[in-house]
Amino acid sequence: MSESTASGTTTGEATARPAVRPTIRMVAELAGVSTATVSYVLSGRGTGGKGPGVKEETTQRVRDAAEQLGYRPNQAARAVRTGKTQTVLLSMTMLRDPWSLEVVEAVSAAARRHDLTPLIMADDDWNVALERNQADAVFIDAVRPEQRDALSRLAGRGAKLVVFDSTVEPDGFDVVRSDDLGGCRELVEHLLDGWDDVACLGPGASRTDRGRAAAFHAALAARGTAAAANRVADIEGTPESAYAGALALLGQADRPRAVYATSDYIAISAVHAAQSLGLEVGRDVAIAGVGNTLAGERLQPPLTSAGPTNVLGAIAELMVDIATDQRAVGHLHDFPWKVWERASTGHAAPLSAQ
Amino acid sequence: MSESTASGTTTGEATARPAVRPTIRMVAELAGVSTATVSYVLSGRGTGGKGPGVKEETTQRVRDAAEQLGYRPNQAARAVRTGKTQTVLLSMTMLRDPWSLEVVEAVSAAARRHDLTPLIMADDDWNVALERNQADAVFIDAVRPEQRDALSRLAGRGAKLVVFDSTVEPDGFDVVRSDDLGGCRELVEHLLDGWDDVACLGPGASRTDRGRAAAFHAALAARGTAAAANRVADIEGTPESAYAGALALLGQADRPRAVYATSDYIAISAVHAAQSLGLEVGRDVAIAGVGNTLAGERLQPPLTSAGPTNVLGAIAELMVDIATDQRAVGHLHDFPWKVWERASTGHAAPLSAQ
DNA sequence: TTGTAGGCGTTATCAC
DNA sequence: GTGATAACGCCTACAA
Repeated sequence: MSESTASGTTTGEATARPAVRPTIRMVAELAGVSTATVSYVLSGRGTGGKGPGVKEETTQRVRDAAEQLGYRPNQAARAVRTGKTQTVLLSMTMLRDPWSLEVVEAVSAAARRHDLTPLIMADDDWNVALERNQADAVFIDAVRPEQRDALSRLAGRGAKLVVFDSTVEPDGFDVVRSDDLGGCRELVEHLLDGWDDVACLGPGASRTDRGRAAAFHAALAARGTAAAANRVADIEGTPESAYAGALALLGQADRPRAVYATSDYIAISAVHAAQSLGLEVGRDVAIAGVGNTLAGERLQPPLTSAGPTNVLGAIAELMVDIATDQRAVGHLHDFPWKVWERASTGHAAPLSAQ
Repeated sequence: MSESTASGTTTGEATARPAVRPTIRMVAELAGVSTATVSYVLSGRGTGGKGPGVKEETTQRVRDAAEQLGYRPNQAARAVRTGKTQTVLLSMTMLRDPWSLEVVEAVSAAARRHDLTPLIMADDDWNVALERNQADAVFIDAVRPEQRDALSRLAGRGAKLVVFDSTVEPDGFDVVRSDDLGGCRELVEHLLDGWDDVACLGPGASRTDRGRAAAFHAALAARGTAAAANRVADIEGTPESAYAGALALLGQADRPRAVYATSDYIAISAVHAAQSLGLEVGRDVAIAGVGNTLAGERLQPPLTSAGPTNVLGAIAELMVDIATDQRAVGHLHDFPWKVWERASTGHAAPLSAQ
C-alpha cells in the first residue's frame, strides 16, 4: 500500500506502478515515437556522432518517458538479439581461499568499469551450469582431470573461457598459467643467500617429494645440507595452526633466523607470532611467504613473497577484453614468478616497486 | 607471435572456429520434425502424462539429433518467453565471512537439486546490478540505510527478493530475521549458571553499549557483578588475534573457568589455544561461541553456541520455493535463537539434537 | 501425434 | 531524423 503516486494531479495517466515490467514499447507509446527511436536513444547511439542522430527534443521526450515508467531494458531479450549478456562469470572452486577473493575483487572492479556484471559460481562442476548460462567471458580457476575435454567442448560451442590451470593447453580457450614452484625455489635460494639458518612452515612442510615444501628441501639439498627436525613445522591449514607452528619454531632459544612460509597467509600468522614474542620482523627474524597477495603487501612490515607479476590485473584485463570482443581467445598467458622483496626480510621495497 | 599483457607473455594463435551454437531449428531439421516437437521432447513434456504425447520413436530421433549436434537450449531466449531464468542470485556483501559461505553452500545445494543455477554477486551495491540481471529469486544479505527504498522498488518491478536484515520490514519482498543479541544474552546466562567465572573474548569485548559483548556485560550487571579487566580480551578480527587473546586469558594462573566468544570462529581459535595449553575443553574450561556454524558443530569437541534454528536450511528452502513459484513473497520469517549445548561446555549433545 | 504460427522484448536494416 | 518491420531462439495455443 505504500504506492505513493506523484501526488495527485490530474492527467489520468496516473503513474501507479504496474506489476509488470515496462517494455520498450510502452516507453515508445508514452513518448509518441517508435520503439526503434527509443532503442537508439537509450543505447546512446542516438546522440553520439555514430548512428542515426536523434533530434535533441525527441531524445529528451524519450528519456522522460523511460524515467517516468521506470523502464529498464530486459537483459534476456537483449541477449537473444545481440548474443551478449553483459556478464562475466567467475567459477571459483575454493571460495574460502583468499586468493579466490582477490581474483573476484580484481575482476569485479574491472568489469564494473566496463558496465559488465560480475557473477560468481561456487561450483566445482561448472560444466553443467556453463552449458546453459552463457556469459560474455568465463573464468575457471581449476580443472579436474575428468573435466579437461569439457573445456574444448564448451569453447567449440562459443563460450569464451579463461582457464587458470597448469595442466591444460589452450584449445579454443585461453589459459593463464603461473609456475609457483620455480618461484618458491628462487625465494628459498634468496633466503639461504642471506641467512644460513632457514626454517620451513606450512602444511606438509616435511614433504620432500612435492609441493611448495619440496622446493625448500631441494634448495637445501643443492647446497649439500638438510633441514633439522626443529627447522620444519608441519602444520594444518588453519591460521591458528600456523600461529602455533610459528610460535614453536621461533620460541626456541636456538631459533632460526629466517622462515619460509608456504603461503602468504601462513607467513602473516608467523609475523604475528614473531611479534608476540617480541621479535622485530625484518631485523631479528626474516619471514617470507608465497603468493604475493595484497594482504601480505599491506602487512606491517610488508611481506616479502614469491609471486607472479600482476596476474590479478592481467586476468581482470583479459576478462574484460574478451567479454567486449577486443581480444580473441585461444592464447596462453604465462606469468613468471619472481621474488618480491619487502621489509619482512629486512629490505624495504624499492621505490620503483610496481 | 607474442604480445605482452600488463606483464607476462601471451602466445598462440587464435583458433578461428565457427563456434555456432546449434538452435532448436537445426535439431528439428536433422530429426525431420518440427521445432514444436523438439521443444516438447526436450522439455520432458512429450513423454509424461501431461501435454501432447510424442511417439516413442520420434522422441528417440529427436534425442539423437540433439545429442549429435550437442544442442543446448538458449537460456536467454527461454527467459524472454517464460520470464524465468532458472537462476537464483545471492548478493553477499561479505564473502570473506564464513557465514556467507555457509549460506552459499546451503542455497547452492538446494538450488541444484531443483535444477536452478546458483550465482553469487559479491557486490555491495546490488541495486545497479539487479536492475538488469533478473533471477528467479534473489537473496540479499545486508541492506545499508540508503538502500532501503531500492528494495520495494525492485520488488514492485517483479523481482523476488529475500532480505536478511533486521532493519527492514517486508514490503513486496521477504524478510529473514534473526535476533542474535537475545540469543547471546541467553548463552551468557547459561554460562553464568554453570560457572561463576566467565570471560569474554571478541572484538569490542569491553564495550558495554552495543554488540554481542554488551550482552555479556548486561548479564553480569543483572547479577550485580561486573567483569574484571583480566576477564575481557578485546581483540581484532583475525584468527591469530583471537588465538593470542585466548592464550592471554587462559594462560593466567588464575584463569577463568568459562569463555564466551562473540563468534564461533573466535571460539574455535580459543579451543585450539586452550588445547595448546594442555587444557581439556569441556572439563578444564568451558568455551562457547555465537552463530551455531557448521564449523563449530564439527569441531572436536563440538562447540556450544548460540544460534538460530536452522536458518540456513530455511533460507535455502525459501529461495527454491520462491524461485519455482511455490510460495508468494512478502512474508516475515523470524528465527529465534537458542543455545545449542554441546561438549565444549561439558555436556554432550542430546541424541535428539537436530 | 505432429505442424503452424504468433508472440516474448530487443536490436538492426532498411525505407521514407 | 524517424518509423516499419524483420530477425533472434524459444515456447505454446490451436489447427490439422
